[in-house]
Amino acid sequence: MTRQRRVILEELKKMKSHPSADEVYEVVRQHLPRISLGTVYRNLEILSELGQIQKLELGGTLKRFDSNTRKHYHIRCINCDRVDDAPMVFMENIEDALDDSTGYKVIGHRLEFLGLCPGCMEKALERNTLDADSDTYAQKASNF
Amino acid sequence: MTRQRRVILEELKKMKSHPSADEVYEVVRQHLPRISLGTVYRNLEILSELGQIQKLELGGTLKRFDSNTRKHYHIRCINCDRVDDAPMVFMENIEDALDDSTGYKVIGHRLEFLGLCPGCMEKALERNTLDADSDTYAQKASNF
DNA sequence: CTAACTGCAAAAGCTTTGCTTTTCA
DNA sequence: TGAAAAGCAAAGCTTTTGCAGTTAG
Repeated sequence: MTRQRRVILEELKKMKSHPSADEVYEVVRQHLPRISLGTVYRNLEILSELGQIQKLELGGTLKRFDSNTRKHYHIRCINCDRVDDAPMVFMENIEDALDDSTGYKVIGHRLEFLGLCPGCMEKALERNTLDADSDTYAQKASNF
Repeated sequence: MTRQRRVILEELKKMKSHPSADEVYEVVRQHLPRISLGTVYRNLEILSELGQIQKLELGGTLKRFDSNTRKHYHIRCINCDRVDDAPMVFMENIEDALDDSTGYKVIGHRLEFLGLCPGCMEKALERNTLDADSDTYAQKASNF
């Protein structure tokens, strides 16, 4: 447990958002100005292997990290990419709903909700563009 | 509708797998040897905007494409990254289970099952390494 | 004819990796 | 002191983009 790893873990625990590696880097850098991005990536990977944090592979392009290690779902804004915890019970047994025909040994599942976050909703309403934008949103929403 | 776009759509419809852009490129190239990867990307994007195909953002690093435009779920092998359709009804109303406290305008959801595909199961059993591997799998499985 | 599209190549964005030096137990 | 890890920079992989030339309608 190096100083770097400790600070990364501490800072991640303080963050309620679900930061990308780069966002973690920016915060940690305020405490350890000489830390490198590679070190952040390596430690986030190691911490997730140790089960001390979760690596999230949501939609969108980049990986995110979560100091909450309990199984839970997320909701993501399709406009600004903000991610929050989804307030919903975790469905332990949803895999039972799968037909056996897959031939797979099922190990788990991932559920992500998509929507517009409060901030993006408000902005869209202010500009009176929600209707105009709705095609865009509908389009984005089709790719689940 | 250029020749390139038509062939991309035709070939994707023939593919039962859920190919990445590069895999589409390789197949289309057999018909149009001079097509470029950029054209494949551009057309896959356009076709998905037109609603003629689906762009899938599953876990893992790369985007995949699906000529099946109905809403449905997927199951992915955590060992080899193979993706199949998940034989399960689509839960139209699952968003109702979300607590209103999010403040989000919920537009949709995405559900992905993770597991070991038949081929990888078999290989693991042959090598009698399923137990040895299970830590690895459990680790991978924790990142949902 | 011209707006849309292609091929090509370069660039961009995120993540991983090789290597040398440093740190920690 | 030796194994693990850091810092730095380069490379890797997927995707996007700029541009000049081509094509479909």
